[in-house]
Amino acid sequence: MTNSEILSNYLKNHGVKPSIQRLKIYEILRNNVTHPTADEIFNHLVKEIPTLSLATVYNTMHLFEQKELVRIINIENHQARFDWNMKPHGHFQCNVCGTIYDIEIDTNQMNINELDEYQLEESHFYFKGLCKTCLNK
Amino acid sequence: MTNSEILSNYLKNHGVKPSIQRLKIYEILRNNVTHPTADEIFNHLVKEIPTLSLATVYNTMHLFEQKELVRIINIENHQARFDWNMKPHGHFQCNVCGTIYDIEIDTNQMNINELDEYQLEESHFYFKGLCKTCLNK
DNA sequence: CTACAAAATTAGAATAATTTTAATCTATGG
DNA sequence: CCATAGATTAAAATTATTCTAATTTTGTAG
Ligand SMILES: [Mn+2]
Ligand SMILES: [Mn+2]
Ligand SMILES: [Zn+2]
Ligand SMILES: [Zn+2]
Repeated sequence: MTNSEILSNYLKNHGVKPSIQRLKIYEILRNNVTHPTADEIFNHLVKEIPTLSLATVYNTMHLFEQKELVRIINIENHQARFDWNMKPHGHFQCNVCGTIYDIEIDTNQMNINELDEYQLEESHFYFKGLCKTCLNK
Repeated sequence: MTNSEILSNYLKNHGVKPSIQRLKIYEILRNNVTHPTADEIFNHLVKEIPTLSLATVYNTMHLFEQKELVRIINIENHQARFDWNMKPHGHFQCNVCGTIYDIEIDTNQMNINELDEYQLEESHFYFKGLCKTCLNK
C-alpha cells in the first residue's frame, strides 16, 4: 500500500470521503512539521490543483475538526493554524522567527482541581518567547 | 481617596498617563468579572463619552498590554478579550453560554522540562466545554 | 496669558482572515 | 442514461482590527 492509500483509508475510517482535495490537504498536514495556516496549505496545493478554492481548504479543515482529524491552534490571534497531531500536547511560538514547536505536557500530573466543576472538552496550552535558534544570535 | 483616584495612580505607576478615556476603560475592566471584548468596552463607554472611538479602545489596550496592565486572551479565534488580572491563571470558556471563567493553575507544580530549552515570556491555558450552569439544564 | 510642540483622540477608510452564497461540477445507485 | 446528493468553486459579504490623516487636548516655555 502506498502512503496515499494509507492516508486515504485513514480518512475513510474517520467518516470522511477521500476526495482528491481532501486527501492532498491531509497529506500536506502530515508531511509538514509546521502547523500551517489555511493560506499556506492553499498556496502549496494550488500549483497541483489549479482550480482549488480557499473555501475548500476551510471547509475541509472544519470537516476534519468535526471528525477529529485535526485540531485548530489559535496561538496567533489573527489567523488559525492546523495540527494533525491529536494527542494532547502544548505549543510554543517564537516571538522572533514565528516557528511553532510542540511541547509535551503531562495533563494528568497537573491535576487542576477547579476543572472538576466543568465538563471539559478541549484544552490548549500556548507558550511564547524565544526559541534556542533565535537566542543564539 | 476615591476609587477613581486609586486607579488613576495605579495607571501612573505603570507609566500610563491617565486620560479620561484610559481611566474609564481601565475602570470597566476592573469592575467587570467578564473578560470583555474591545466592542463591549466601547459600547459600555460610548454612552458616557459620546465621541469615544473604537480605535482608542484598541490603542489603549495595546498600551496597557505594553505596560503590563492587561493581558490579551485569544480563547476565541475571531476576537480578542482583555483581562486586568495579571497573576498567572487559566481560562475556561463554556461552549453553550460563552462565559469565560478564571481557572487557578499552579504553574510551578506542572514543571514542563521541555520548556527549559526556550526563553519563556508568556503562557496561556485555555479550556473549553460546558459550565455547571449549562450542565444543569 | 500666549504660542508652540508633542501626545492623544477621532472618524473613516483600509486590510485581511474567514464565512456565506449561489452556481457548477462530480460521483453513484437505480 | 438520469436523478440526486454531496463536493467544489468563484466571488461577494462579513467582521475584527489596524491604519491614516486630521483634529483636539495637554504641557510647557516665554
Ligand atoms: Mn502540534
Ligand atoms: Mn482571567
Ligand atoms: Zn525563533
Ligand atoms: Zn455555560
